[in-house]
Amino acid sequence: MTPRRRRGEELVSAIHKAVLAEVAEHGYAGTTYDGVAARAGTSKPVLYRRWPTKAAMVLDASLEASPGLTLPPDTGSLSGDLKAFLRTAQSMMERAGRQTLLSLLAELDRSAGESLRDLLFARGADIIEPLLDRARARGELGDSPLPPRVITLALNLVRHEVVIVGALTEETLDIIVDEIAVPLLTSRSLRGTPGSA
Amino acid sequence: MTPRRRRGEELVSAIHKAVLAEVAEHGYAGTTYDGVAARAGTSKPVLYRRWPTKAAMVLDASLEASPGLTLPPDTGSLSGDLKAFLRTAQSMMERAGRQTLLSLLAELDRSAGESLRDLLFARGADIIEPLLDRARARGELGDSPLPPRVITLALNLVRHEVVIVGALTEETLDIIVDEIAVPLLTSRSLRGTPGSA
DNA sequence: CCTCTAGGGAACGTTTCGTATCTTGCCTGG
DNA sequence: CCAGGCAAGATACGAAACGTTCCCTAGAGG
Repeated sequence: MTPRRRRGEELVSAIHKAVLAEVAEHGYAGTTYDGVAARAGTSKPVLYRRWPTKAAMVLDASLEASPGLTLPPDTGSLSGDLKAFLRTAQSMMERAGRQTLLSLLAELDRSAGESLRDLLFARGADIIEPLLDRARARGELGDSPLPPRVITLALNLVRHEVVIVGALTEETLDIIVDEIAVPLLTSRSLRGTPGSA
Repeated sequence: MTPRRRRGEELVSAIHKAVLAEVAEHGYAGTTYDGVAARAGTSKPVLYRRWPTKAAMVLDASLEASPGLTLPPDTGSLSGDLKAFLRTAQSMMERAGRQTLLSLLAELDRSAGESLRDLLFARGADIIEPLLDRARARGELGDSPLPPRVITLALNLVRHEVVIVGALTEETLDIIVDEIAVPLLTSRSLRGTPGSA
């Protein structure tokens, strides 16, 4: 037998793979340091040297596996663009797993939670902005600046449905876009953005 | 010494109280059957006879302690009414605790989760509807029926902020109401509810 | 070739879990 | 009022996971 001994990058990557496999097989709650160590062919001290908690370990593994959000191709309409984008956001969250996301949110403190924000929020506004620019170029939107919360509205609703409610059908996504997000974005720019005062 | 032995209602109530105290003191993750049994002056078998999991036990205790949502007094405007209502919803969720809510969402299966919906969703639409009726009576809204998702929009956003983001300032709540919910509710009724087609 | 770092094995005490067993207070029916 | 039974509460248990310690050694670098 050849007792090969992995190091650094190679080792970490193998551990991440083992973590994701354990989570997929036993769920987040059923994932243990012992189980990961066994599957990865390593030992607990190796894991504890790198991650102080299970949450941190699973988070790192999930982050590595996450494809990240990208700007979808132009579909010809704001509605279509938003739906395409939101679908990638949805699949990203569902890939990580609802139970896992909820557990990470519950267990990670504010400091470690910063990285989790990358997975869950992933600079969503930075992707939606270009979609709105496209829409403006088409004449779907006015030029008045939109409040940040209005921009991220649709993504926040998708996150709410996927993470808290636990389900997001195609139909619901259509409603979020066509009955809520798009009407608000366009009506705001057609009328004078009255504000609260 | 008088080894009084409590039964039924009285016992359950004492246990619930102990559960909430344990959660308040050690957090949801730090709450254990042993700890609850010790604090309640009972024993683990008594707990296991009633609740199969910690999540079910904490849920029951939280439900008993939750005041439930109520119709706020008329503030004279839809914006004011909505804010008053959403503040009670917020305080209800914050009373239960973010970590606790997230953990319960993560651990409860669909069947047991039904009760949790009472705590988190609590027939929100049933309370918002009367607020909208008031607004119609004032002439703030048209008569066209509003889609369900538009009605619960503000509550969903509040839930998202409190549970997922972990913070909801007065300022953010104002924005949700005045820049998102109210504009959408009113613009919808002023224009012909165009829909997606 | 030597050294030093870090991987990996093994075992430890502790905590919590979930259950089984037993005694006994207390409610109920006769 | 007494006899039965039901459930409270105490105790103890094995299993599992935790988090840590000790030690040995593969393998990278000088």
